[in-house]
Amino acid sequence: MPDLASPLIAWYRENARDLPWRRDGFGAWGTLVSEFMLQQTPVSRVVPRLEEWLARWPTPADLAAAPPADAVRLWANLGYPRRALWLHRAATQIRDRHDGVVPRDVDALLALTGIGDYTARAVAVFAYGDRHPVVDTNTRRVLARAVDGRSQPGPPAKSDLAAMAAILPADDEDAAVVNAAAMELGAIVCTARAPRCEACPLAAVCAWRAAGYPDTGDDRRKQARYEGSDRQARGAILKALRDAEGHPVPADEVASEWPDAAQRDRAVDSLIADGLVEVTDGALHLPR
DNA sequence: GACCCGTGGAA
DNA sequence: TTTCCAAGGGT
Repeated sequence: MPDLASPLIAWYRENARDLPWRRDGFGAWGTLVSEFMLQQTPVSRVVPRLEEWLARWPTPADLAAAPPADAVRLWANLGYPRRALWLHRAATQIRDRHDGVVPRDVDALLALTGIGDYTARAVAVFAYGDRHPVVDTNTRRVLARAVDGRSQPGPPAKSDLAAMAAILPADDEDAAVVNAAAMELGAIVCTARAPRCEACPLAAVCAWRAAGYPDTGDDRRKQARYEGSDRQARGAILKALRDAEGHPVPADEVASEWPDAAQRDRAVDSLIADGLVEVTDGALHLPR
């Protein structure tokens, strides 16, 4: 296999975006919060919320001491509000199990609510400098093209970690840069649509380019339609609760947020099951 | 492994 | 207007 690490490192030194979590001394807690927010949400929308969040809760213990409702409210429109709840739970677990210090061990990180293969290794690598493969959607696309000669990656698989590990250099710091560089390249050059191959540091060694950019198909699962979905109903109801700023919302007012009664009931039930909504005296509110 | 979970910008 | 896509993870 050609050397991908060297061109990635050189390219990253010159082209990496200046992002908050890349500042010196950003800290493991900041890294953890940023990674939660970046799960399926674009960088541009995360940056302002992240600054706000860390100003209010500078440590895991600070967040753990706040009611979950505050976390859900400050999450605002970042999407997938369960992540706000999970981040609050993770902060509580960090306080209770790890003396308030974000763990460094991957297995300890994986044991926290809302942290999976990607986030656990991202924290261990970017916050602590350890050597692990970090694989996100950008990295999977870069590897699918440069190594496998495919136009799009397949569905996420356990083998993704081994594929990334195979291109990591031995040195810890270099490995961390290669992890970050693969993600960055996928984000700004080797993009899903209209990749900028003329600006790619891997062009000379890219298997997909060498093969003449074949369309190898796309076997990823398509995202379900959002308009009219249960997700949209949940979103509308939860937005109303966030906007109520702590005041419980009576059931009849919730009804006006989503007219379809059956779908509304289903949405409320699922929000309660997720712990995002509680009911007191017939009125809905965020978890206290 | 399949399916579920928000939101908004870009093409 | 519709579709695609975004530093994933839990069940």
